[in-house]
Amino acid sequence: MPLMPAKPEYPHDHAQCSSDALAEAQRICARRGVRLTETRQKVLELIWGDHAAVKAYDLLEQLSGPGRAVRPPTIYRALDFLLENGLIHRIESLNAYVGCPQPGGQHSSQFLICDACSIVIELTGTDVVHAVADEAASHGFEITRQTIEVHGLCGPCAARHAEEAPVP
Amino acid sequence: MPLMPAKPEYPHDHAQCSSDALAEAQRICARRGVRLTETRQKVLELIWGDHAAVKAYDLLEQLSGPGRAVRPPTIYRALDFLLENGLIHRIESLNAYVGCPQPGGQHSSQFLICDACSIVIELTGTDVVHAVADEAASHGFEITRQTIEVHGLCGPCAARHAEEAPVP
DNA sequence: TTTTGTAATGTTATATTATCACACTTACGT
DNA sequence: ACGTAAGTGTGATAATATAACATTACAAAA
Ligand SMILES: [Zn+2]
Ligand SMILES: [Zn+2]
Ligand SMILES: [Zn+2]
Ligand SMILES: [Zn+2]
Repeated sequence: MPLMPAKPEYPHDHAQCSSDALAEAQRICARRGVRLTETRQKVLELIWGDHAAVKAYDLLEQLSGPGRAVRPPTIYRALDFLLENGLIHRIESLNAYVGCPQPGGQHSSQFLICDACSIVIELTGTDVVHAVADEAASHGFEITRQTIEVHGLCGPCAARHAEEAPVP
Repeated sequence: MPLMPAKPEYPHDHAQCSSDALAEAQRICARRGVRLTETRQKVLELIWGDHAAVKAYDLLEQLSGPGRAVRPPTIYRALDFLLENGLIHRIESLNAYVGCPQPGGQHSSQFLICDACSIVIELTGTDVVHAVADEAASHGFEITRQTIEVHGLCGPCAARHAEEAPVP
């Protein structure tokens, strides 16, 4: 049976979660002297719609309206801005974008990605980063950027699957 | 100064390296009862042209000739076959494909990618994998697939850069 | 306040990466 | 030889992303 698509299950006050992220983004932009313009803020809000990664062209549709046809460069510029300022991450294995829950801080870029409900969980532990750094060092390699994307089933989805296909 | 593009520096007998990979691919396909057809083998050879990741449309050009216009599905089918049988890997952060030096064996999918010379080094260590597994387990996450792509400068390129921009 | 330079956005077109659908051919067991 | 499944050819199109250039909005300087 293929994975059943579902909405990310992540019991929390997401309205709060989202508005915190927006407020933090405003603080960070103010501190850095960069402008969180209306388009940029709108894109960030849409990305924070839930904890799944969002595709650029979905943002395009959502941002376009009856009287307003938004074009790709608008979206990609906003995404570039948000990426440069550490407010979002790009998930390479999905060609999609997700909000960063710790903007301004460390950006180790490690993600757990549920292929059933699409939730993206950003990890903050240092063990993986250290292991990678050690491996790289042993090859004389100087790291500038890491992409660690782990696909599978999140806790709730794994449980649901075990339930639907029990091993007797 | 931006990165100076260069050819991967990796002193070894690549003709041997490449032909070993091809021979191993043939063994694996025979053992698995799948067919390494001419197109598939040609694509694999092109991918093994060096140790950089190759783009699908570059393969398309290389495979096309005066009298032969190869279309995208041809390439993507061959790539799909090679991916399914563990003979190549896809580098998500580059939208490109690279030969697997240990086909048939473990596929932890950890890569060091030099942004100067484009060489892709596949890691085989287990420390990173274990660290990732631990992190995932602590979130109740069931892993199906990992993407670990580390960008930076390989040893030779890092040395060259240090030389060109010395710190006095 | 007006000027003026830069950042941001709008607009058109195009590049890059990938898949679909359907016809046709080839390989292979019977 | 025949039937079937796998593989390939072909044309169209989807999905993702950028280039190039015109226009507008903003804010600091004059
Ligand atoms: Zn939330
Ligand atoms: Zn899930
Ligand atoms: Zn080699
Ligand atoms: Zn290099």
